[in-house]
Amino acid sequence: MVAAATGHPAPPDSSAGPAEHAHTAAWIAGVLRGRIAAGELTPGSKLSEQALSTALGVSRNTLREAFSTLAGEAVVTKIPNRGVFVASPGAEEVREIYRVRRMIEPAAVLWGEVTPEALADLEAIVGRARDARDSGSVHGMADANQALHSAVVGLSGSEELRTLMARVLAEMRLVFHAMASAPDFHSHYVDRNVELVERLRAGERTEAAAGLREYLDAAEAELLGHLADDREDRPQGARQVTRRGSG
Amino acid sequence: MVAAATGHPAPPDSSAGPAEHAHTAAWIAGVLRGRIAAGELTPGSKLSEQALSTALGVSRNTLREAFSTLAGEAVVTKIPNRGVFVASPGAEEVREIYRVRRMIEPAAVLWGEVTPEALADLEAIVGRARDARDSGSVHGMADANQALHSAVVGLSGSEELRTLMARVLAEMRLVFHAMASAPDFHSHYVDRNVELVERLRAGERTEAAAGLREYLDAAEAELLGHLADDREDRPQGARQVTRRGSG
DNA sequence: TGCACAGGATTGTTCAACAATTCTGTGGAT
DNA sequence: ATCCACAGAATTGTTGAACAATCCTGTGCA
Repeated sequence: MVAAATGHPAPPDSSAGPAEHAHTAAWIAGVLRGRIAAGELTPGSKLSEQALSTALGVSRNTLREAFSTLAGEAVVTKIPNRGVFVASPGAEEVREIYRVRRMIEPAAVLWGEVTPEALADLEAIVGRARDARDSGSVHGMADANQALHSAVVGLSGSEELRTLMARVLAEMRLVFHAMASAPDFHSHYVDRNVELVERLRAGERTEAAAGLREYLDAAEAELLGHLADDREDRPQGARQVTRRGSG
Repeated sequence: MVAAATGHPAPPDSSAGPAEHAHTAAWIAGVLRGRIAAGELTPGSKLSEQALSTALGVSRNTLREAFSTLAGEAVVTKIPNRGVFVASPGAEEVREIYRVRRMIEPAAVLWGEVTPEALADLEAIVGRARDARDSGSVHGMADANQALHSAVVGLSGSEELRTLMARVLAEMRLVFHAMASAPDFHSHYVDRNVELVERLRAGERTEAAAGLREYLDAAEAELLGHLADDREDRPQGARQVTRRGSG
């Protein structure tokens, strides 16, 4: 299937807000970001300017502005004279993701401000993760896991680091979307996350950071393994979905 | 002076490269980035679409694409229906800068890969910093300082963190450009940097990270102090250079 | 001095056009 | 049958003009 989705969302001038002007490009960027995150636009698929602009009801110029924004977020890859494609992270990108996470997450654990409210948030999240595991909800575990690690980085108090972490987690989601089968990746790590939060509550920051780094090492290794398996299963063409016919 | 500079650089189709097409927007973004970094475009000044597009010899649409990119990098601030302005970081932005630096720099020191080559690089840089101080070159000290801290983050091995650090250092440059007087900010810290590298060579990572965090605390405090002084000197209008006439 | 208001300037967005490049499919040569 | 050249189609890159929406400016009036 070609990337340009069919159902176009509400046109820019639908509601009666005071300043509906001057938001189209950002709005388009948000729509595309959302569809990519939701997996509707699969990694590697091409985003045709003409198809998308007519489908979304905006001009090519405005769409291009949105593309510039998304390319800056690495949500989308721009190849000159070829077009833009949904980012399709592979093994190297996964390694980079974990290089980043192995720095900023333990740093936030070690040096962040662990307020009682933050601690309560973290505990609520690991609770949700446990519930999700007990009810067998892979989606719920994935969500809780992302929320937990996002909250961990939030301990740093830095908006910029949170943004970076959000980008990295979005890229993680793309990695999962690009994999053929979605193996039960998260259930192994629920207990590790519980342990992390317990150590934080106990004030054992050094141990919490060390454990977190071990966890990240293990998760990276497992993910790379899954990725290699997946690559074996479908020998070619999985990462460059350019053709238009049946998938 | 209005923001649209006069001398337009070489037009897109000047050299005889194979693919001179498909680079205008990125090229424009680079030009603007450079002029802002060089201080030619002062913080707070407005970047008029019409003036800039004619001065640079590109269309408004292409210029807007470049603006989207730069806004994503926080080099430029986009206010709907008002225009885009060179970012003008104040006290809050400085605090955020140091929140980021206090996380990623010590993290790289603690957990990065300190190869002999990286160590040699760091020592070469502190050497340059010392030379600059001895010869009284404020510019040289500033350059060496930025190079050092960029290299420290480079220990993490992560391209993304390097990019983030580059952005943060670019914002630091804007802070200095926004200040009326450029006090001798760096000379105090040359010895601290020397100490940092020595500890790294000795393998005392924990101490190196702790010292680095102290250094960042001190630098932040001093910078915020200078910023407050500066604000006292010129009570108003310094951060919103919108008018066009004489400055 | 303070405020409404008209006019001009600027941004936001679209459209149509053209140049440059890539993609596609056809035909010929080996 | 495979490979290569090549023309035509499709797509991207970029421009210019146009118009709507919003902001800014200066004027006149209370």
